Amino acid sequence: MADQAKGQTERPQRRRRKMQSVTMMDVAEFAQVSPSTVSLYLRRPEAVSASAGSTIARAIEKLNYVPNLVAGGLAAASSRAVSIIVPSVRNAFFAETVAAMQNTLRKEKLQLILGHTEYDEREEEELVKTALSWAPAAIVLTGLSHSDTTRRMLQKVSVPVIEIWELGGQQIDAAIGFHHDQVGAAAAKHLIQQGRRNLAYLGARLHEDRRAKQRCDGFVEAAKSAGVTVDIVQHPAAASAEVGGMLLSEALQALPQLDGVACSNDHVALGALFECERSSISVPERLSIVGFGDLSFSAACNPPLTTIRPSGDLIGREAARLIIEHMAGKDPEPQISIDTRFTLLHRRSS
Amino acid sequence: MADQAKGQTERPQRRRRKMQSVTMMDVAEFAQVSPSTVSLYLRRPEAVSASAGSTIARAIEKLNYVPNLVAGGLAAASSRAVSIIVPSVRNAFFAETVAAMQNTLRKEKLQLILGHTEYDEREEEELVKTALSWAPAAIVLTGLSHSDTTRRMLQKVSVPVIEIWELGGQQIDAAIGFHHDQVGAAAAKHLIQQGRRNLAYLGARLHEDRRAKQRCDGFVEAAKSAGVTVDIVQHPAAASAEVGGMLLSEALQALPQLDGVACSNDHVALGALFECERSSISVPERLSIVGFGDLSFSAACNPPLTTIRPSGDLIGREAARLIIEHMAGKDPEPQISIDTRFTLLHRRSS
DNA sequence: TTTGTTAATCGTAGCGCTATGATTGGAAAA
DNA sequence: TTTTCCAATCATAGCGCTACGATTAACAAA
Repeated sequence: MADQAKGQTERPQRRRRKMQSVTMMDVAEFAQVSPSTVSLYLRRPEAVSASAGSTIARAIEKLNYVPNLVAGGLAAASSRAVSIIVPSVRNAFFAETVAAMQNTLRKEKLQLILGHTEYDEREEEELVKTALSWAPAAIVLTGLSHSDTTRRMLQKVSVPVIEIWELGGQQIDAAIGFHHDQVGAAAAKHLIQQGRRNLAYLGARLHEDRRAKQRCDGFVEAAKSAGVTVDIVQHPAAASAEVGGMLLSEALQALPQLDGVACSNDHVALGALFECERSSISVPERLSIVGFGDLSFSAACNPPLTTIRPSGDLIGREAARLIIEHMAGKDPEPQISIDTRFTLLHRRSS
Repeated sequence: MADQAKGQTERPQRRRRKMQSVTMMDVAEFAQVSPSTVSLYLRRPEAVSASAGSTIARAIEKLNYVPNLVAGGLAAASSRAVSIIVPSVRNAFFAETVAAMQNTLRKEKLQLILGHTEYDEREEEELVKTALSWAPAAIVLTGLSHSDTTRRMLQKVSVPVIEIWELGGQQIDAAIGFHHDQVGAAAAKHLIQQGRRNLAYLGARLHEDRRAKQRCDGFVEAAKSAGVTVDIVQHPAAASAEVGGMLLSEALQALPQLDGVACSNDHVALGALFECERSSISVPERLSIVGFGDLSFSAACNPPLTTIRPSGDLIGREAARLIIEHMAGKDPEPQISIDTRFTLLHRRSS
C-alpha cells in the first residue's frame, strides 16, 4: 500500500472477471515447469519426459485443473468443437447419426455443436455463419442442397466440410451417405418381385424433403422401366402415421387395383398399416407395404413391416472418423464420397 | 484462399496462423470508429448513436465480417453456448426438448453444445467437466440424480444450472419438469375410472431409467390405495414395441384377469396393442391400454392410444427462457422449480 | 461565464492458452 | 578434446475480443 503512493497516480488497477480460478500457469508453477511444457504435455504427452509428465499430472490432479477450451481454441485458431447442422433432431434418422457421431467424437474430447434448419435453407445459412464463428474443427451438414451463399462461405473456409445423408449431387468436400433414388428403386423392385403390378408411392412433404423426393423418383422410375403401373399420392405435411393413413385411403380410392405401396418412411407405413386394419384390407395378401427407416416399432408391427434400413449410425461414425483423421494430420482425399448403402429388410408386410 | 493480399512488411519474427481474415479491427477502421464502439454496437446496438450504428452496419456488410465467438467468449469469461446433457437424443422426449431449446435460443444467437450420457452417471460427470471448460452461459442436465462429483462441480461453479424432466428431488439450482409419480397415478386413476380393477404396469429398463421407475411407483401406489389389484411386469431392455409385446403376453399369462395396463411409454403401448391384435384381445373392451409420451404415431393407432403427454417442448422453452433472462441480468430466484405438468389424452384404447 | 450532467465514444489491458523459435544440457561423433 | 546433434524445455508474442475506466461532446443549470 504505502510503497505504491508515489506522488503521481500509478496505472489504475483493472480488474476483470476471471473465468476460472486455477489456470495452466498455476499448474506450471506448482509443477516447477514452464506453462509451455504443461501445454505440451496436455496436447502431446509423449513429447515431454516421463518425469516431467508425471509431475505435471500430479499437479493437475492436486489443483483440480480444468483446461479452458475457449482460450485454447482462440490461441490455436481452431476449437475442439464440431458443428453439425441437421434439419431436425426430432427426426429419428438424424438423431441416430448425431448420437453415433457424439459417441465417436467423445473419445477424442470433441464437442458437438448442434443446429436445426427445420428444412429452411435460409436458416441453414445463418447456422453455418454462426458455426464458422466458433472456428470448429469441422462442419457437418445434411444433404447436398444449400444456398449459394452457404456454399460460397464453406468453400472459402479451411475447415473440413462433410455433407451427410445424401450422395449423387454436387458436393462441397466430403460426402457420406447413400443414393436415395436407389432406395426407391429397391422398394419398387422388391414389390414387383412379390408379384405386384399396381404400385403407388405414399409421399410426405416431397416439396421440402429433397431426399424423400429422390426416393419417390427412384421408385417411380424403376416401376416404369419395369412396365408396371405406378402413381404418386402425396401430402405436404411432415411424414406421420396420420398422414400415412390418409394417403393410403386416398390411394385406394383413386386406384382400386392398388396392390403395393412404398412409403416416405416407416411412420407413413405404420399409418398405412393401421388404415388397412380399419378397412379390413389384408396385408400382404391384398396389399404389400414397404417402408423406409426401420424405426424402432417396425419389426414389432402386425404384420412386421418390410422396410429399408439406412445406416444412420454408420454415417455418423464415418463422419467422426474423417474428422478425427483430419485432426491427426491425415490429409483426406478431396471430394471423397462414402457410400454407406442401405438394406432391404423383407418382413411380412410384403 | 488467400483473398487478403495486404502489402505487409516482412516480419521474420513470429507468424501465427490467423483464424479469420477480417476482424473487428478491420470493421472499426473501415467505419472510422474505435473497435470498442463496434463491439458495443454488436452487443448493445441501442447504446451507440444511430449514425454510428448504420456506418458500422454498412462496414460489416461490406467487409462480410463474422464475429469470432471464441475470442468473445474468452474476453467475456462466458461463451454464447449452452451445454445440454441428455441421456440420448435418440429418445424422442429429449429430442423434442433439445429442438425446442434450440429454437428459442437461436433467436438470441446462443449455440447448443450437446452431450449424451447414455444413462451413465460416470459419463455425465465427464461431460459436465468438458462442458465447464467451455465456459457456457448455462448448463442443462437431465434429471435430479447425479454423481457426488458432478453435484460438487456444479455447485462450485457460477454458471446457471438447470435440471430438466424431473421434479420432486434435491435440485442443484433451477429445475423444470414434472412429477413422474403423478403421471403414474394419473394413469392408474384413469383406468380405475374406466372400471378396470386388475391392473399391471408394463415397465422397460426400470433399473436404469429413474423417471420410468417413478411413473411405475406412482401407478402402483395409486392403484393400491384405491384397493385395486396391481402388478408390475418388466424387462431390462430399453422401451420398444418389441418389449411391449413380450411384456403384455407375459402379463396376460401371469394375470388372466388383467383388464388394464399402463406402459413405460408409447412404444411399449404400441407393442402391447399389436400383441392384442395378434391374440385377438379386443381393446378397450377386454383390456385398456394407457401409454406415455403421445408419440407421433399414438393418435393414429388402431384404436388410437390413450396416453399421457408430457410437455417436452415446454420444458425446452422454459429452460431457454430462464437462460435468456439470466443473461439479460435478471437474477432468477434460486432453487426455482417450474412444473410443466402433463395431460392425459383419453382416446379409444381405454 | 463556470459547473454539472449525461450520452457517446475511445484506449487498452487482459482473458488463458498455443505455436513459434530459442535455448539448454548431455550424449554421440569427430 | 572439441564439435555436433537432438531431445527436452522455455520465453513470449499474439489469437480477437470485451469490459473497464477515461475522455469527449453536447447541452442544461447555476
